Amino acid sequence: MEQKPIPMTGAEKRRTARISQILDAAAHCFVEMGFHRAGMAKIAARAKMSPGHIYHYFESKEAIIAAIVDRESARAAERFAEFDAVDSTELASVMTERAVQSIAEKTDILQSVLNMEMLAECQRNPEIACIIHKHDRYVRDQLTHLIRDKLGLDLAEARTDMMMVQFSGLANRLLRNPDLDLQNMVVLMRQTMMSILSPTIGHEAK
Amino acid sequence: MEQKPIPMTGAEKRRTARISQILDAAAHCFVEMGFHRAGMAKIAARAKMSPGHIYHYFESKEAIIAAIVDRESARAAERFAEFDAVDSTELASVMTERAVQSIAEKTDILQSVLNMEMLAECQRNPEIACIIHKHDRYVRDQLTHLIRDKLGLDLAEARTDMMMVQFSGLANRLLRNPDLDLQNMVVLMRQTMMSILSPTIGHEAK
Amino acid sequence: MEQKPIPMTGAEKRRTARISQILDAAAHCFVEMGFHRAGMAKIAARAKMSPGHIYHYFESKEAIIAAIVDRESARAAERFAEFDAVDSTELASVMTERAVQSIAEKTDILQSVLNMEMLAECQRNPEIACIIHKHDRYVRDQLTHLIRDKLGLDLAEARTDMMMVQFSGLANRLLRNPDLDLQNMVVLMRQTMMSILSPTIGHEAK
Amino acid sequence: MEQKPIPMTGAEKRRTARISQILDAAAHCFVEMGFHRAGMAKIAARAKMSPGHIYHYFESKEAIIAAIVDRESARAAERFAEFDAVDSTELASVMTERAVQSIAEKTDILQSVLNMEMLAECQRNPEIACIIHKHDRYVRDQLTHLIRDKLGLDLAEARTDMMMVQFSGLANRLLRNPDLDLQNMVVLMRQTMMSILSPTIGHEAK
DNA sequence: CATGAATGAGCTTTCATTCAT
DNA sequence: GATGAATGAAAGCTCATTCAT
Repeated sequence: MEQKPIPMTGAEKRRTARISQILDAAAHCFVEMGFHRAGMAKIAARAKMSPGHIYHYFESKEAIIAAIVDRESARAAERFAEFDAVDSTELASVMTERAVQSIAEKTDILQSVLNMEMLAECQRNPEIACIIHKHDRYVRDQLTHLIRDKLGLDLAEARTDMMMVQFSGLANRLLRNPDLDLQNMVVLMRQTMMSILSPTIGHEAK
Repeated sequence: MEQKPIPMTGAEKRRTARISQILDAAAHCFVEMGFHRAGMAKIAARAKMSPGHIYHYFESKEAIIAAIVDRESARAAERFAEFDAVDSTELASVMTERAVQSIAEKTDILQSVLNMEMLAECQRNPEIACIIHKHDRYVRDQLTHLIRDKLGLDLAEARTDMMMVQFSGLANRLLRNPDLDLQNMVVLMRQTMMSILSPTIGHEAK
Repeated sequence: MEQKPIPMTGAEKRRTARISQILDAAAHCFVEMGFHRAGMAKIAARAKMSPGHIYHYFESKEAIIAAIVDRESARAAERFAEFDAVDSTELASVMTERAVQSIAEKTDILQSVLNMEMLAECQRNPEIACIIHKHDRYVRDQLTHLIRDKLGLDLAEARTDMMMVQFSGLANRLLRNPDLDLQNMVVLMRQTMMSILSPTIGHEAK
Repeated sequence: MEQKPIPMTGAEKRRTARISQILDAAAHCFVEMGFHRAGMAKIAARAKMSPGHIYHYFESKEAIIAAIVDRESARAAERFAEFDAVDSTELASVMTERAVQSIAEKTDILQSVLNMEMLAECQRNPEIACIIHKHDRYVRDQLTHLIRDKLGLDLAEARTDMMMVQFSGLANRLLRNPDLDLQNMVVLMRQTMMSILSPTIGHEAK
């Protein structure tokens, strides 16, 4: 998951650029029409390429979908990496800000749509499932490490998952309630994040 | 949203049964293949009907999708109605149980897939958006009423949305992490629910 | 082609009325959409009848088309019958007036559309051809009789056909040139009609 | 309406040839079955092409119909161009010969069927109407110019339309009366043409 | 007599993919 | 590498006709 800067030849660079072009076009089309309504012709047109040529880089449309799922998951995972550097007392706040911030922009609603497509596909296509689970495990491992080793908390895996419930739950909520009052949500979200990271769990409660 | 038992004629009963047949078949196919990959032919075959005959009951495939979205949203809303009868001191616990319980069954993962499809479509199709937002508003109104009038809490709308973040977030989480440890999650979830319903918010925190 | 007033029973009257209802609806739909795009369902709806019930009166859609062709041709033939009573010196004028008058109304443009459909179908369907030729022969016989016996002219068949060229040609012209100046056309048409009915033909000319 | 011989690339030639192939096939099928009964599958088969590929050249079946209407109308217009070179004293004779000649062949009956389809469609589809009216205006302009400037006659527009009444009227007549005696018709037609082009109109008459 | 549910073939159109150039 | 012509199966949908009620 880490980028080792192996130098590329010109041809390789060109190839990578081409692939990015295709994936960008595909992502756009998938958001706009869904995986299965977006035609190769439209993707090709957006990528400024002939439909036939796409098959020099991808074996099939399924392969493009898989590549998109991989790229988007990797990008999401990357965004979690920055929490590593955060001071432990501020983690809840930083995460809250991040969660709220990330849905405050229009771009992220589109991102959410792509995520919905990915998760739906994930239940049907084992290859997609594998990619998604892989990235999720990576993110969880990072976060769990943070929570267990840096914050010294128990139930680290469960707390991790619960943190992540907040992220995806918030994105989901915005889709269903477009009038969501983020102003007030942020207060509740911060309290919730802190509650999840509270050392005393299952002790005082009940 | 209430069921008034108006007696039906034989023809009406038959019609309603046929429509149910179609919607059941469609829901199944949509889960299995997605809205846009599920062909009318397959839906028809599952509904034990000729493809042409479906058009006696639905104007188009889009109309079937809309009907499915409406039906599923209504069913989800119904499930929230039972919280009305819950004693206020137990609300957090009941909701937690409900949230965890509802994702513990295989049926609900399929339900989640349908939800993903619906939310993706919601960003593309204004008619679908309208249906989803309508049902979400209804559920929120119920829950807000509960929180404000029965529990006497402020920030009722925000707390409502935050509660619902937990439900959809949890369902989402299970799709990404199929090994989710529900056992431990339930503890955290109950604490989170209680935290959201805690009278002191934004006061002690910070 | 003549109406002998045989008294009808109530049931027969009802039947005739039903058939008229269907033919009126069909004619309307055929004008609006063409023979092969007008669906039985639409015809049935316009005739305020169930689709199935139409088959009590007509064996097939083809039979309805044939009946329409028959009825419309018969009506057109009827309109020619009134020329019988016209004074021979006025025939050209009366026919001119009739020809121009008949296309001056909107109704007759629709009539023309139906005629176009009929003539196109006539080249494909022998049964339709038979009906059209039968009525045309009837009209020609009448007109030829008039020209030969009342006006005492030679070449009666050819003159008849030439007269009829004017009728259909004028209707055709209006479809292609909707700005047709009828005011001036009427002068030319009268002269043409008179020329066709002129006793000296092939004699002075050339 | 004039042909400028711009040289074509190989690809352009191929494209033009393909389009001709489709239009020829379509014209054949339209004559045989009518616009709306001729299926794309049959047109494709006749054009020796897959059904799907037709959509590389035409947006829809409607577009093919429009192209056919345009091509046939243009061809018909072209045929009128030759009258320009005719000596004014012979115009009536030449036109008569042309009118009679053009319907004497089987090809032109088929042409007539296509014309019927076109005129029927013209009343339903504004785009088709526009194409037909455009070509008709072009032909009329040519003929009016001839009659007014070369023959020096008044009422040029009306005479033009009246000439054209003869052409379409004759074609129409042959469809209704397949036993039409062309031998005798030609005499009457020549006299009629001359009558229409006679300098004294509305003067002696009446 | 009258309905409208039901069928299944056929309609126009789209689409992933291949391949000659 | 790059094109876009070409395919053929499948998509959503329509329609003439039948038949149980």
